[in-house]
Amino acid sequence: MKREERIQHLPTIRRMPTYLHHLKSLAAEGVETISAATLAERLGFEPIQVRKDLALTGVVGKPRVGFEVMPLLQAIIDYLGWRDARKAVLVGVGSLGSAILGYDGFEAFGLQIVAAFDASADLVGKVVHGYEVMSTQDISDQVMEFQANIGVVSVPALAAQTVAEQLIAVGVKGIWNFAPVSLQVPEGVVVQTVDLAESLGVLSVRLSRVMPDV
Amino acid sequence: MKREERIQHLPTIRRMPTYLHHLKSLAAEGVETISAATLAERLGFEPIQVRKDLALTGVVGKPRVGFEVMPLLQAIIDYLGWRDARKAVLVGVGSLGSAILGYDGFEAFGLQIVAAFDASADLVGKVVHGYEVMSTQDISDQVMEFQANIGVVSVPALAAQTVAEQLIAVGVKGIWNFAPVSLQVPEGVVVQTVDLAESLGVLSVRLSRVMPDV
DNA sequence: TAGATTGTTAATCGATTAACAATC
DNA sequence: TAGATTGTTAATCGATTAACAATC
Repeated sequence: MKREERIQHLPTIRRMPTYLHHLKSLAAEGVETISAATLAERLGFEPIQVRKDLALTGVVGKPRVGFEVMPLLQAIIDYLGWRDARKAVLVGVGSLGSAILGYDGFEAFGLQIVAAFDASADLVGKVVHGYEVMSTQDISDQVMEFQANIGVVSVPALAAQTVAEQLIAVGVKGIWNFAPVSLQVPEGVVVQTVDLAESLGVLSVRLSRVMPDV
Repeated sequence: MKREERIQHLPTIRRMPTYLHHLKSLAAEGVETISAATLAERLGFEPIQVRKDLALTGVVGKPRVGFEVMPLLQAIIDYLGWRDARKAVLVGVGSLGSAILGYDGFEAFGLQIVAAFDASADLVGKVVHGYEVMSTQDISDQVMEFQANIGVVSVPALAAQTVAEQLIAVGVKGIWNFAPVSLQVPEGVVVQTVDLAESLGVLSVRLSRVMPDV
């Protein structure tokens, strides 16, 4: 298997949405500038880390003043590639898929879900959170029509690899995977898995440090 | 704010559930031993990384043979603290909460959801995926009764902090947070947030390296 | 035995943190 | 101006990778 290309600044990328979130609150409050130190304190980071992270956006602050909230906010959106939401199709309208369709905040995170599919004849034709569920057989047409380049996979584990292959075959370049499997994809396709087991593992280990008795 | 204690070997902890998953497959196939090299190839890791990771479990392999699957599998379960599932209560039976309740594989990941709560009078009393939804007002009694020490928070962002405080007040030590907010908690309480924005940020940046044109 | 695979010790790499000169 | 906050350069730290002796 070809080694995955190592991605630079991954920890920083992970923190960016947090900065963005806080900056949006500040903007909503009408705050115009903020120092790295203040931002750090609010988010529980180190000031120097905030300065280093923000430096990657290319925005420069003013000594004694800090950073202008709006330009910084915009720069982070650009850094993350969230200015224009990418079109995505969702496959698997079970309870999880339905929950994803029901969350309408993804456009702010660069994701616009344009269509939803399911293999179950019972679901096809039903409307879920405003999306008319289509048959997985129609994926090809719809992906082409919408020029979608992301696939959200919320099918059961056993079906995920097949669904991923279907999506890739019609040109999807990124897969946001909620199925608890590691998908095998060709080079040039990116898989990002939301791994609940990983999250629970970290929670569990951290918890055993806090309460070693249990 | 008190600085979060730095957790050692976090990358390894994150990979452990992946090893575990694969070892379970192997065990199911009746495979008795596996070498670090083979495991690495299957998972897309480096062999030396696998050896280093597995060393942390305390299990030792045999030269020319590899590791015994079953003891290794058990050692990882122990390492993650997943041998005895911790009791958890879930708050917020919206579409996401309902999806979580519907997934019955969490016990294998150290989490046993024993009760579900919602603030909505419409939901209280209904049965969702086998759980009778209780009023959030009853959280205290139930947490005490079940001796739950984890709270799963799947309420809207605005309610999450309040719910977290309620849970902590009745003795919950770990919070698995699905709300898109950073929860403020006292020392001695662990929050693990499933941050979809973070995941989308990483997907987006990786994607823009693969398809820079869009 | 021969040699494949381990665990250990050392080297490299990247991220975090520290120190401080530059600057508004 | 004085001094708070920036960005840069260097030091530290931890994770990954490499090299290789130990061993079954």
